[in-house]
Amino acid sequence: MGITQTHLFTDAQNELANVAKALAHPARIAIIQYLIKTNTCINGDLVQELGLAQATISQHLRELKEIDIIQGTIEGTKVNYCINPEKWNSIKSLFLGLFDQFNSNNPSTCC
Amino acid sequence: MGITQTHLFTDAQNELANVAKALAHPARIAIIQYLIKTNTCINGDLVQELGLAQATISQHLRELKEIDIIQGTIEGTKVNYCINPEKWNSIKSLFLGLFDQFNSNNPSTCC
DNA sequence: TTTATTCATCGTAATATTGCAATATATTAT
DNA sequence: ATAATATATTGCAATATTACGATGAATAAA
Repeated sequence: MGITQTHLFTDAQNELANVAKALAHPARIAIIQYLIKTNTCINGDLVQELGLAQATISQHLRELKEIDIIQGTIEGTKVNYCINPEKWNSIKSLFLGLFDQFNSNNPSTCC
Repeated sequence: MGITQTHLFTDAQNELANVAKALAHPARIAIIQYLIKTNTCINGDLVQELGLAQATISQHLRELKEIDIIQGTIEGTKVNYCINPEKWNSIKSLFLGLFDQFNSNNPSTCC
């Protein structure tokens, strides 16, 4: 085997896991934080900033783009990337939904 | 190659990515949600609930335990698992810190 | 038209993850 | 002591991820 059995889980569980997977690499966290700071940037900026190869950055950008966390607009030979605010908010809600299921005010219930 | 270049990133970025990685599988999301609902359970409960093999559940539990999201206390032949409230809150803060870096009230700044 | 710039994609190697059967370990019950 | 129960660990196969050089495609500048 070696393939995730997605059929065993709910759509919500698979979706949350997929978003978490997109955030599960420090380079992608760094890209997101850089985009938050600078508002927009190009692939080349990130190569400079992070010190990974151009192809590697491009690959990470594609993963973030695939689940719609970021979007890219072509401008000449460059591609301007930025965070998708709607998706960002929906992801935030997704995680808050998970976090708030747990009543942290009642720690005595732990085993 | 094929190994994450953690030295290129900050401790905070690596930590956030590691936590996200622990959440990046629907089985582990399901385990956490089941624990939130039932407060405590054993490996066998999760085998019944999720339909994965015992060895597979045990492996997922170990991953969650390794980053301290859950803890297990031995009781006879069984092990009672539960969520670690302190760690849960610190993880929640970690994600909120990321989400709140982005000013979602200003969507016009997107590319 | 040629050259430079920027980015995506392909191919490949190294490593990590997922899943499970088989086995080991540890405790409880008979 | 033996059997039953519950979980962890080992070993292995299938698949996925990470990283990067090389190449391709597309636009801009000379």
